[in-house]
Amino acid sequence: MAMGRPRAFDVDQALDKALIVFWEKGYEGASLSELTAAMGIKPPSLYAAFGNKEGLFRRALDRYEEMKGGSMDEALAAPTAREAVQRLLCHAASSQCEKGSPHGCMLVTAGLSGGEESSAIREELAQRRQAGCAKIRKRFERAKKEGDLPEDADPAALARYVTAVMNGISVQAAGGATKKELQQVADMALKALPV
Amino acid sequence: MAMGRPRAFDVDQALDKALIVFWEKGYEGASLSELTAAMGIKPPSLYAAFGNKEGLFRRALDRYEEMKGGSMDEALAAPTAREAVQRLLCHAASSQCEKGSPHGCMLVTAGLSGGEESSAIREELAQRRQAGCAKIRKRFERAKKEGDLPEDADPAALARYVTAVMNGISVQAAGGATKKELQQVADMALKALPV
DNA sequence: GAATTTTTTTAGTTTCCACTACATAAGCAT
DNA sequence: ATGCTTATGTAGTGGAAACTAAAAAAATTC
Repeated sequence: MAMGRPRAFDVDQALDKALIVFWEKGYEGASLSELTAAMGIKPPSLYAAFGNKEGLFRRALDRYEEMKGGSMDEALAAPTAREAVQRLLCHAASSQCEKGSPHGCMLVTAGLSGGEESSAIREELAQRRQAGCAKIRKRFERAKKEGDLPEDADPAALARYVTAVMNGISVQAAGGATKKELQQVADMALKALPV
Repeated sequence: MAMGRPRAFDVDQALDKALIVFWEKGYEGASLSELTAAMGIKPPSLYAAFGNKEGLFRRALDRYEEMKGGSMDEALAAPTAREAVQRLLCHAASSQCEKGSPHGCMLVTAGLSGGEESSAIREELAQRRQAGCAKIRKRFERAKKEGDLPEDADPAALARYVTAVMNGISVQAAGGATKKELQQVADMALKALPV
């Protein structure tokens, strides 16, 4: 069988470029001409490889979580729940306002509102934020079993609280807050834990 | 002098309609045809009255804060800082996921990211969020003077923390969280206060 | 009633959007 | 080399975006 002309660009490399644009401008704010320009390819190549804008965005999201998910697992692997949360929040505070990459978590900034035609994307983002929250909840459940948290602690409520603080940090980072300011938020937030 | 044909629609009423659309879809996500349809007017009337989409949005924002600012001042008027924060967070949790109006605070959801042409709007939103934070900080400063907060408390850091939690509540509300869940976040957040 | 001023209506404008038809190019198998 | 298959570049598609020119309509003042 004939194999066809090989692809002239690297898919992952192109996704990384697209990711930056989506992260910076959001799903609706990123135009196809910006995307193709950043990726160094023409529209037909993009559509052949990713289907459409929505498909490209989902692939970029996968790439984003591949990149960021690791450090979350790492933080949650801390010996105690308190230390896990501390690492989580500190990492959020510092990573979300770094020079060289857009500020704020992409799962928050890329699509909180928009037209009807992008509602599926907002659903997807909300679902992925929820998945992050569930991971934290599981860590609290484990902590409870290990006696690391009091008997009356509510893992789900704790996880939602931590998630809310992280989401809030994203909003403030997107609005131009400094790393020091976000660090203070993280420190304050820690004091609410029942340990 | 001749007075000209009188306006056939009520400006404030039209602004309220536009506000709902902007709140629901965000600045970029709200199209002029949706806006004019909701307002019950034609584009030329809109442009004559508000200049352009950006001007309309700013006026709608004013209207939004006129509406929401009152309950914030009311919450901050509570006798103690702790009670003020409690009212603030509880009100956020309940008001931001009410049936009949879009979920989440408009200052957060209407524009966290987008194209270059709407950067002024994002600046404006960030500035107004900042103004809210400053109001809270002032309340903490007063509390410190009144001995309501310990000597070593940092009003600015506390205010940023409370603001972050409120912003986080907005993100979760926009993502479909229930009132009960947000209430739990508010309760948790309160425990971080040094009183 | 005529002149003046401002709003409204109609019917567009330009520009950019996501997306694609089509011809060409580049690899493989025979 | 000749097919065969898939990717690429050129050049566009229809449609929706924000916005507006021009005429008709509704009020005032003289």
